[in-house]
Amino acid sequence: MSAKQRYDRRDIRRLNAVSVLNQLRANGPMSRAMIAGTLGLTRATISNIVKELLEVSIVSETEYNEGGAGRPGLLLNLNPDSGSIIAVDLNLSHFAVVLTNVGQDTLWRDHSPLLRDANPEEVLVQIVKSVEKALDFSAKQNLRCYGICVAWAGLVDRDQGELAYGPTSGWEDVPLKRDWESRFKIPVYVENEAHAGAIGIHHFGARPGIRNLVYLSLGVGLGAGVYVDGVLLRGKQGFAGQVGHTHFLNNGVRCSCGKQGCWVTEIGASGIERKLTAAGFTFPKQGSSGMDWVDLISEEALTGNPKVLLVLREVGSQLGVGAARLIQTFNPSMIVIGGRLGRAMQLVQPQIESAIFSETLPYMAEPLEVVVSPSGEDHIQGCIATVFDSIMKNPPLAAAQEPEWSLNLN
Amino acid sequence: MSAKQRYDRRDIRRLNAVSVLNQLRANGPMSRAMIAGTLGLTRATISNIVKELLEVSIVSETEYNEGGAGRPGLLLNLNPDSGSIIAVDLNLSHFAVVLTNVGQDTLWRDHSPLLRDANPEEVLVQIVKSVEKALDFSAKQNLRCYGICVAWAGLVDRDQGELAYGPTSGWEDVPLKRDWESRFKIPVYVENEAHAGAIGIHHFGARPGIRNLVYLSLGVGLGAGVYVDGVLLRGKQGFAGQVGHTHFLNNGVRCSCGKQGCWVTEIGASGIERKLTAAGFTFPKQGSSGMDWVDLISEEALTGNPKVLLVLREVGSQLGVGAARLIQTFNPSMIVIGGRLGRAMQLVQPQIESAIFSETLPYMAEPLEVVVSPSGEDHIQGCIATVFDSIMKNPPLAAAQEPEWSLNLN
DNA sequence: TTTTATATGTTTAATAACTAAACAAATGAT
DNA sequence: ATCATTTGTTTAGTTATTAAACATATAAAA
Repeated sequence: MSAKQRYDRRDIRRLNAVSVLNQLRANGPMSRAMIAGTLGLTRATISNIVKELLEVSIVSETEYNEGGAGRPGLLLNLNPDSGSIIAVDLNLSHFAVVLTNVGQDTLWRDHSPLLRDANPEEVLVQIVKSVEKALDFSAKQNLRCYGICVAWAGLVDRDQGELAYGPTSGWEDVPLKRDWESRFKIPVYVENEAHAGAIGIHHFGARPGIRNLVYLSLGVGLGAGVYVDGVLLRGKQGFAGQVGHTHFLNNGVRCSCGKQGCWVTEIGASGIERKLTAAGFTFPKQGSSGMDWVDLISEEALTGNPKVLLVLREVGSQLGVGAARLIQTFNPSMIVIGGRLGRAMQLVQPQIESAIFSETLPYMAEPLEVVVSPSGEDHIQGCIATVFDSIMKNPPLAAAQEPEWSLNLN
Repeated sequence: MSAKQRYDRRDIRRLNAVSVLNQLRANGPMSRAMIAGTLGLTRATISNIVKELLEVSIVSETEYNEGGAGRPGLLLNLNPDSGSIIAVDLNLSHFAVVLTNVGQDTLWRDHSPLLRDANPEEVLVQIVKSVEKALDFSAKQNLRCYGICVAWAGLVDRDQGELAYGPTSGWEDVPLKRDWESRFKIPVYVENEAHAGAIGIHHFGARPGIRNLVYLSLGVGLGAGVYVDGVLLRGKQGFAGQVGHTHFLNNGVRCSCGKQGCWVTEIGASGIERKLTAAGFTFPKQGSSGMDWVDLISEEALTGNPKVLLVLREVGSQLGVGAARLIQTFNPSMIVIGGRLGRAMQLVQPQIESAIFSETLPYMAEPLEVVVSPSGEDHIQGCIATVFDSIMKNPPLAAAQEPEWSLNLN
């Protein structure tokens, strides 16, 4: 909850160990002497820290640094096989479970479309089975699983570890963290999907560590994940970034949340579907292709059908107008359009950008990068990063750790 | 810029010293033993830390703690007279300069209305003279001045210490920090006025230390200062919270920033003036009362003139609709309406609240407090807090300080 | 009044994480 | 073969902490 208030010798070691890990993450394999040089600590100190990190096998010695004069240094790196991570992406139309090692190599994956009116309990039972399979796989590889992170659409209560309310799905008070932690005996993290996407871009995107970033997750729902000065914005209850359900259009369509003219009812999956139908476009039946219905929209769009393109251009423009508000509010250096419909927005990037630039103060738009994420896996990436960060911020050193596995992220 | 990477014994002392100061700030006078108890450090350690803090006279011993059993403790407190702070509030219609001691007692003040088309250079010359008087006063009291903080309307570049652009005033690239630091030889901080207001409420408001807070500064301009998880949102260039110039009304009035239908053109001082004029209300001439023209609006409103009240109700409602967007975006536990027109908004709090509640998801509005700041001095308070914080975060301990007076805030 | 209990603040010895400097080891250059 | 250079380890010294003992000051109990 509150900030640490009390510091002793052991905290120095912990803080410096984290700095060493961050160096290795950022600057690839390094010798002890190189780390000492960049951090301004002595080689003796780094040797001691590294000894501890080697003992818990979070770091490994790789090879000798050939070439230069003098004794070649023994290079160190984060040990990709020190353990595994499970990431779960869960939204109204689809779920995915991914197992990786700490080196972010995918070891195993599972995914499946969901029916439009699926109920929470059944879906979760299905996912638990999938997670169990992932854990089995991890165990067979002799990998300790560091944690599970679930990206979820809606108002996610991270502390309680539950979905408080899905304004689009209608789900209410669905618990997860406590059940899973007592079942699997490892830390479980729960994140809003847009927050997860932002975390993913922040860690693995084109410019890792970018300090001011707005990530828009466009799919069935519409949410924002925002990094401000290097920190992810969460808010009092963790519900920050619920921009999908902000007023966008006077006398607009009634939204699933009860209000009228929400941004998401115009540009979310249902809105696009509605606009396409109005334009005379007819959809193939769901299930005919094994794809979920949100993916279907993306696929149709990317075929280049002119009717679809016309609709998407309007959507791009409306996306830009809303994005401009976020830019004025957050003054980011990058805005990323992601989510399961993000890919389709690549087609209308000009419309998005022109709407953004006409609606922002010139001083703020000037240094702004507008990026459409090509990956489609940002949420999963964010989950991996969340668990990875929990290790980096609180490495399993010898003494004076936090009790058991109840690690603290911030 | 970047986070600290290297830690040694001296850093522990510094971190613990900061914790001691924070305890004293939050929980009034305390004995060494009480501090040791709450922080979980030993009395011996606290004694050593306090010895250092007494040496630089940032802490003082006050009286004995009478009453309980056992040897009475010698109470300690932040020494209100360890030095002084200068706060400057500067906006289009008015400036104020305030000198306080570290105990936040006002020692001296100066203020003056500004003409509507004042030019930056002349205004700054006037203010520099005022600051010089404040410094003289401080010197006569034998108070070392810890720093000056200026709250400024517009896009304030805190690192460069200049006003990059005032969308309402039209001022561009007005430098300040460097000039003043070389002139006065003490640290100079520059803040956006809404940011300063948020800092003021965060430190001295009804619930000090509240971690998620949206502060709206309503005056000639309209900006937001936002605390997210205890951190003030600044953004890439420090321009975050420029919500005044976000699109609010289709086919609205042309704004001074060049765009159309900005939020501030509806509810800012000029907007209210326009609406009042349209309602057939005529203003007294400026200067007739010594009040500036923004204060005049506030005064007229508070007289209860029914024409004015009708206009204000519409403004309150429009304020609420915009505020709702910020609430969805930031999920704060409190929203504060402040600035030089904030006071007048007390009259229409019901309109503000009903607009907010009809435009937010129930889960987010539930625990929300809507407060209209009665003070009118939030910006000044924030400046005081900014300098105060720079002392608390980097107290002038014996060894290993940052060089000279170039203190670092974060 | 004297004794006992309790709490405060200081002193002392031990511990741990750092630094500085010396040293052993491995390579390239002369 | 020797020297210069760089790496990683070892050793002694420093310092901010802890734990425990001690001196001090008050209230409560005998």
